[in-house]
Amino acid sequence: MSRYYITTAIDYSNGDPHLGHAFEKIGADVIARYRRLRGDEVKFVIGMDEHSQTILQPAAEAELTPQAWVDRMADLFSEAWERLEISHDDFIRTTEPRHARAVLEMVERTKQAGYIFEGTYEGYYCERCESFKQEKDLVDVRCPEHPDREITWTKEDNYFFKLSAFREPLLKLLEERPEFIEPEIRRNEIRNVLEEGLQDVSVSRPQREWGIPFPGDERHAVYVWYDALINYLSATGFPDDGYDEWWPAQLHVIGKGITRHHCIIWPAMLMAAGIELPRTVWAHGYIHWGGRKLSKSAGAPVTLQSAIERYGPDPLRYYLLREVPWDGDADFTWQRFDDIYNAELANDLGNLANRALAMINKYRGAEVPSGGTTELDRRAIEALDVYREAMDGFLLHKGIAAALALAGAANVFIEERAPWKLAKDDSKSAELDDVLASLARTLARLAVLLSPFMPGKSRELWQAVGREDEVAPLADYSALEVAELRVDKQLVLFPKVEG
RNA sequence: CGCGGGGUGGAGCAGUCCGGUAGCUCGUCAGGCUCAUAACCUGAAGGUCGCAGGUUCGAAUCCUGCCCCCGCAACCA
Repeated sequence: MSRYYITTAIDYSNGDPHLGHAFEKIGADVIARYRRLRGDEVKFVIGMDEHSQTILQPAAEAELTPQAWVDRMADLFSEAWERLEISHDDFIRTTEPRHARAVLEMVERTKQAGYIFEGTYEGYYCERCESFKQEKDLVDVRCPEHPDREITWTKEDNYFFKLSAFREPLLKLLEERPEFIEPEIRRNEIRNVLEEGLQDVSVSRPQREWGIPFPGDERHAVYVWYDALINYLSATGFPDDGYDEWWPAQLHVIGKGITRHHCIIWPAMLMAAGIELPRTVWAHGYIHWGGRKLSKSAGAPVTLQSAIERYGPDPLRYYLLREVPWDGDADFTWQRFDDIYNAELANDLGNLANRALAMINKYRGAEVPSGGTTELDRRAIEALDVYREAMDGFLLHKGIAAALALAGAANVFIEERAPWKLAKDDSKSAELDDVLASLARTLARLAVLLSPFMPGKSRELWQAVGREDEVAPLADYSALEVAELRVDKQLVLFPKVEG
């Protein structure tokens, strides 16, 4: 049994959870559940990034303290994840003491290694972006994101992290361990950035209002991005002994928009502090609405709430990972959601379960007969190989496709063997047993393959074939047996919705 | 000349690296079956593969130029 530590990006506390946040959590959850299914010991961590200055204003408007505001946001996100059956083992928040401890330790170690120095930063500073802007990025000496605001020439004392020292080591890292950044397209982007060169970055802000006090200089707070990245480490108990039971992480799941932080700054921070690097950073794509990103545009037309309520959490999980390749982008549309739900879940899968169980009920009194293996069993074994290869490579949509192809094969199998004809001929009784037993095993196997994607529905299917235990691990898949169990007489997994 | 991704039947995609009668899913139409959630199975129609040149016996695939869409350009999942 091996250990598998997987994280997602921690979410900003300044807006409601939307489909994009959900996509990332669901994808990571599928991987976490898949690893458990493989028999790994898994630690799956998600959480909140709470030290952004941007929360001060909405907090004040709501007449809440910053802490009360982020508490409320954390509740909001937690509720959404519970609703979606995200199976995280920990929920890290950057306002927790255990996190501050880890951040202080990181700063200390980096200082001692000589990679933090004091300096002065001068430039145009946009208060809304909370960042300095390069002159070439300004439009008429205004921030392109916030043209209504004055942008001011600011000079401030800061502590800097010597990022520029890590250009060569990072290039070497990509050379020696290409799997550090997946998929390949993101790795190439980062290599480009590295080849262009790196600038040192500031790790403190001259304010004390909100954030972790900078060690050794209480006039400053730790810059929020430096603070945030360390969450992956603090969730392991760092710097206490034993944190390396989980560290280094096997997988950081992030959105493609923050690859620079996770693939350049984060490994550089770890190198500077003399800490091992995570094995892989996976940068997933984005969900679009009408061809555009849905995060920034004010009031995205589809809310997470409405998407969950459409058919419940499992169909949403299925649809998102089926439709949006985990290494690319795709549109969310109600039309596609409805089409996929009806065609694949209700018709192919739900109806397969329904008809198979109905025949076991009708011809064998609702008890799964004992029966030999058939071509469908062989097909199921082949499907496992395809499934594993896809899932091991994080190509989740291909994992779903492998399971769905098995359901399709089962439907064809029924058509070819025509159990209703066998049932009318007593001399074909043994063949009918084989067919029904094979179908029941296939349903159970489908429950296994689909359990990372649709935990609730898979459990229902598993129980419908008479199993009362937990859905079996992958190791039991090939030899799976359900003979002599009593099945549900009527199962409608995915009811058709009038529309 | 900033960097990158993409343009394939009505819709969504695969195929492009390693040229050889254009494939999948949905939708549409026809037939079959009756165990089933008007479901399932089989078959058919439908594409000058963004445009224009070039290489080749042969190009969606290689080369050149152009057009259009979309991201990124230090804090957006």
